[in-house]
Amino acid sequence: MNIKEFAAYLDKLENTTKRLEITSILKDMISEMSTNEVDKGIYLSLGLLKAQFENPKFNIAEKMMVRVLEFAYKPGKERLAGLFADKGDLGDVALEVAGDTKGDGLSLTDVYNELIELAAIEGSGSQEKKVSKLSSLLIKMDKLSAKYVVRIVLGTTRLGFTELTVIDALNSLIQGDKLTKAKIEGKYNMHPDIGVIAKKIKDSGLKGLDEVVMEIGVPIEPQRCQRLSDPVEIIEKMGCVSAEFKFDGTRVQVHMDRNKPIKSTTSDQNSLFGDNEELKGASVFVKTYTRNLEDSTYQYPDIAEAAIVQLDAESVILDGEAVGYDKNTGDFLPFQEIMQRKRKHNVTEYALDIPLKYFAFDILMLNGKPLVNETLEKRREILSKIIKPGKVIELSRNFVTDKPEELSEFFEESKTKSLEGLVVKKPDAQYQAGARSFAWIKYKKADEALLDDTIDVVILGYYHGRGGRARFGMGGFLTAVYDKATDTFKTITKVGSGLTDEQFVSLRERLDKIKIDKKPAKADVDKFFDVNVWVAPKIVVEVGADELSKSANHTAGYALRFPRMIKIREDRRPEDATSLEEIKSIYKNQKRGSY
DNA sequence: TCTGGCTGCCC
DNA sequence: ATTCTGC
DNA sequence: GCAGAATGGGCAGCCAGA
Repeated sequence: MNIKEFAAYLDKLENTTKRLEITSILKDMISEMSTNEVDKGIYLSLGLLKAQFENPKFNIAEKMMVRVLEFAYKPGKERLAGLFADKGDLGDVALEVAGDTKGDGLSLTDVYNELIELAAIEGSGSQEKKVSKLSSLLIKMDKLSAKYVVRIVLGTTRLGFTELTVIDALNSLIQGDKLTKAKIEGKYNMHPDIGVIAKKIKDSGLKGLDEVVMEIGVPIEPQRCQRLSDPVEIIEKMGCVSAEFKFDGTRVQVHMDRNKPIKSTTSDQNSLFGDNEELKGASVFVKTYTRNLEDSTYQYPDIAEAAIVQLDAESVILDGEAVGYDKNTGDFLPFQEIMQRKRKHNVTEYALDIPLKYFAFDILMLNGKPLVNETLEKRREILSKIIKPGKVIELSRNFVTDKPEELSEFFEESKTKSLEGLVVKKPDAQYQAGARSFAWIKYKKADEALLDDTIDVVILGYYHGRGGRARFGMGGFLTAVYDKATDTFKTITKVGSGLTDEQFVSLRERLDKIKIDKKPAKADVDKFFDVNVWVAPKIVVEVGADELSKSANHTAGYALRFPRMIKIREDRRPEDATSLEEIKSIYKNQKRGSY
């Protein structure tokens, strides 16, 4: 398949929102691809080069892509900026400014190989090399192909489908039914590499999937939660439940195998364990993965070590949450500080300063045997038996009940510990990899009550939207609180969630009426938050959030975590917005959990 | 050698 | 992370 | 109700340029 034909399929996909139609187009596309290119084609259509857990990064986003388009087509920077503001998509901008080359000389595989090379460029001078390499690739193709290649590199194909719909298409390719679909989906969740799965199916149908199995070194799609805030409703939906504390940390899937050859990871593991000669020499395969299937081993030498020392097993896959704590007081640390562990250098020293606990809450494989089809109860029992006491890994405590009042009490206990709430599970359910179903429920406080006081903020300006929000001319807006002491508005958060399409349109109309040329005189804004359109500070908006955090970027010195608009406060003047003093006092009253 | 801009990825 | 929307 | 696509704060890493 050449790139032009490929782009034609993507264009068909873009022009419909109907799921059945998308599936059918995908099926045709897959059917027309050769076995050798089907994996590449599918990755590209999803804005990837490989499976998520081994996908190379381009390190090219908006700013770099604007440079690429300027270099390739020379439309002028102002025209580029104008088109981007208008269309909200650099692929669409490319379509507009590209010259028309015939472009049927490039195969899908040619382009794929070029992109692999592009992603591999790094080091001094790499930005210039990337700009020039991608430009020369783009000008070799027709403008529609260029449009989609731009989107692929940006990782935002905006075609209305992901891996799950591709699975549907593959199922339809083999004329399967619900059962076969469940089988493909199950395989995908145990081995989330859609390229491999497509290739096997194309090569030898459903039978080909027999070779696709759960294995150490391939992360499993983690099970996810739905959010609810009413204990009665939770019990009604689930009956008897097993509840656990929800820690404000990061999801970590641990893979450990004492017999798996380490291959190229040897040097990684040696540096991972620093001066620990005993572990350095140990030929034990250990890796950790994030919720989004990224390899995070380098962040967690302490978890890797504990997996070797504390787990009484030959091989194992665990699911759990890593939480940092203060080594002196035992208090859990804010998420911000835990994130400082997300580093490549000096992790070992950092781990001494900010130690962490790994609360294991599930076991997915033990000694080569998948356990995902056992009940949660059974899995927890097995898990409890293989964890030996130690500094890092602990079994996540649970509480079983079928009474809303008791669930509520346990929730209150989580609040006194200042945790995020509870994760509530069905004790008799299998591990539903990839599911966002109601099998696991995240029990958090109700939206408006998350902060003790509501926050009313003043709008200072807005940003042009991307993708589908381009048509509103606004994708989000910048807001501030009022500082009485200096009579200025100090920024506290951007808001881009909680508005309906209609609200976006009407709010933008209102904002355009009070548009001004430059930053309001009374506004104190870091250049980091430069808006596209400034407005007079007049409109007050009520914003919900989960908590306040310290901020180095927002001039208020604080920021909202997970902000969303609740409603416009027609009854408030800008000076009536929440004051900086109030923000400070709300922050002070927030508590931290302890270990 | 330091800093700021950009990027990717955690929540 | 939260939220909205088309199917 | 699912699947997808908008959007938030803020962390470290990388690279360019002062």
